[in-house]
Amino acid sequence: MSRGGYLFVTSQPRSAPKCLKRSFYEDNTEDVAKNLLGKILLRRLISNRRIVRLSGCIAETEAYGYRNDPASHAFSGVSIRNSAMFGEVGCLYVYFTYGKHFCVNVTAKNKHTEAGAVLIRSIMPIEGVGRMRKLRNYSKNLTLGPGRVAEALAITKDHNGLDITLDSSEISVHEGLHVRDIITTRRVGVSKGVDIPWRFIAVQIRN
DNA sequence: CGCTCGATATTCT
DNA sequence: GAATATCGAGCGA
Repeated sequence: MSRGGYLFVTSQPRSAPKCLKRSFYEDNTEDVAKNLLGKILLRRLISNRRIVRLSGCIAETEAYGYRNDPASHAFSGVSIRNSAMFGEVGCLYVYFTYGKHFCVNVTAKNKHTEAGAVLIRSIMPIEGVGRMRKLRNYSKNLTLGPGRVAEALAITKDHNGLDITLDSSEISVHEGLHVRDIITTRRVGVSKGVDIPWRFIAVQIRN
């Protein structure tokens, strides 16, 4: 395993994976949720005047819509909390929940929709695993679950609204690995819209 | 491994 | 005042 740089399993060096541009997110929210599987979520953490790269492969997502989705924070219209869901696509929507946790979403919707976001439910850690473990206070489960993803990558409310389509951003998403198949299920922890099958899990991620 | 349960504070009604 | 897009501890198998 190498230190720093772009860590992939292949022996051949490869150029930096491309940062996903705005147009990637301008599509049906559930399609973007599927397309995000296998992509690399990169967090550039500033520590001791250095940039520490924390990254992982997106393994599980959920889509949240608008009027079509009673489980969505956007369902009842704009509020202070959910305003990012109504804003530009390709930005973060980070909210605080259950008195303890942050959840990381990426805004995504087609041109004709007013609100939508994709919740990142889990990633497979790639770079900066040691730092992530520290940020997680050495808990057992590193990045499985939305609250854990946020904590492992040190993402908080401060990042709400952040544009993630810039390579220079503290947080960005990049081309990544191949996903052989996708499991589709109902979403976790919702009490309304329970039958909407908008949870997506990557199967057999590979190069 | 699985299940149940309490913590916790922001947001919305 | 109620609900919540959750987590981890504790327990049993």
